[in-house]
Amino acid sequence: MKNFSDKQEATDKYSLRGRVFHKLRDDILSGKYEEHEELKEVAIGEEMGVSRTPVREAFRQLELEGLIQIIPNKGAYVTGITEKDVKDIYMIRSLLEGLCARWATQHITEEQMEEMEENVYLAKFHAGKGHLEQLAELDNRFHDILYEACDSKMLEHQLKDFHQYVLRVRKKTLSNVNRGPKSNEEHEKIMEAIKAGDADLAEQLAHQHMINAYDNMVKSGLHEAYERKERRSEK
Amino acid sequence: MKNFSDKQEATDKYSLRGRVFHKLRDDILSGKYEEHEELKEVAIGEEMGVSRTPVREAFRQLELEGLIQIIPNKGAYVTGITEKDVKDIYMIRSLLEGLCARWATQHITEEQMEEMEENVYLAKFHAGKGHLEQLAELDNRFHDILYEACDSKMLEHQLKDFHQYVLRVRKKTLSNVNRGPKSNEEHEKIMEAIKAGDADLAEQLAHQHMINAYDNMVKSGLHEAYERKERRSEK
DNA sequence: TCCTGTATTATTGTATACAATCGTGTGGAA
DNA sequence: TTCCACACGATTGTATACAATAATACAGGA
Repeated sequence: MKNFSDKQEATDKYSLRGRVFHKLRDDILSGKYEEHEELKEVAIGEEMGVSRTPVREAFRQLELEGLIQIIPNKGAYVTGITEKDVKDIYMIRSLLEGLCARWATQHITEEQMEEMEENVYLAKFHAGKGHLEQLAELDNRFHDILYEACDSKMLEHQLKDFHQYVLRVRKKTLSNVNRGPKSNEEHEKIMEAIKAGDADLAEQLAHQHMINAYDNMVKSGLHEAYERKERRSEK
Repeated sequence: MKNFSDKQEATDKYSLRGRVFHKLRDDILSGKYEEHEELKEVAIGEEMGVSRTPVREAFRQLELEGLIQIIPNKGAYVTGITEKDVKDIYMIRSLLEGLCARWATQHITEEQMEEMEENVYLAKFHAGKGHLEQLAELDNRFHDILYEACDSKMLEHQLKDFHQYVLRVRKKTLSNVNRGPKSNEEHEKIMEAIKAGDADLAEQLAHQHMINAYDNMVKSGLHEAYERKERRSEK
């Protein structure tokens, strides 16, 4: 649970520790490091031109974010996500996204509603043009809007965490197969339900949206590809 | 989401940082510090006989655990839990505990089943004797067993976080009103459903169990008492 | 050959020194 | 009186030095 405080503070971009934290997270999420790869404090520090102190603090944060695992007096290792982890997360998310959509229906503001409509509209445009990268970006943003609109910092935080956690898997999924346009169609339906004030429907649609996303991912087989063979780490 | 790694590593008890982390967490959860109270690195360090370094690292962890909020270049402050936060958590938990019970039905081991039965049996005994403290302890343990039995480190982690997060509220609730025995009766029903292999029923019962716990807490008015008046912190 | 103990090295854990930042209070000018 | 500038102190941010721990390699003996 680690982590209900405002991300803005937790991930301050303007301190060395913040920079290290962000860079390492991006690197891990983008797959720069192998799973179970060891991260050495001095190496990271030298690479970024900082001392061990901010690196160590960033490590502590990354550990609680679940991206690395620290074994005392030994080292920090990039955590692996198993196939089952991904499945579990999507199951959990499907419930929570449903709840989120329900609450969003009750609490969404004018501005948020507008941004959501704009998002869907823009995504439709890019879908037509086949701009997969922008589509993925807008997809992420749609969910962020939804999280913010639910007006619960607890739920928002949980969902953002999960969302980010599966990003490395999801990014590939969206840009590789034809899920993008399909996903946006579902966004549109969710949006309409929220606009109509139908909380039950919004919940149901958001719930199903997650299940569809997972099913698509499994079908495409990409998360299997992601799940690399376990590298024996006992060297 | 900070924090999918194994709690065991994350909260290592045998390093100074680990000790600081545990002590601060216990102190915050037990209410030693006021909400929004500032925690100063040197003060905490002197109190525990350590330097600022392990204190700072513990702070980073506590921040991601949501127990404190760090404002860059300013300070670390104990986070407050609002009435709405507690409500939101219970809503979220009600969904996830349901899912957990479902999965536990499918994955629980012999030993876990036995411990669960023992737990319920023992709790029944203490309920008869009016041992509220032991009852609260067993109540916590029941849920931990359930979390472990679901065989999903993702879900287990989430639920343990939430569980801990509301502990300061829940502890009082259980020991002050007559929820203890009632709670255990519900545990027994959940246990029976799991034993019978009825995942749907287990999910439904666990879901309702959380809602009841929340309703009871609201009725007893204790979480309002917990919600102290906001102390103006702009000094 | 194989085991074992030890020395060496690499790495993490902690303490301390220094730098940067924020808040406060004081003093002077309008 | 009120406002602003500046200096001082307190606190956090970072770098570095030192301590403790773990991994490795090597030497010696069974």
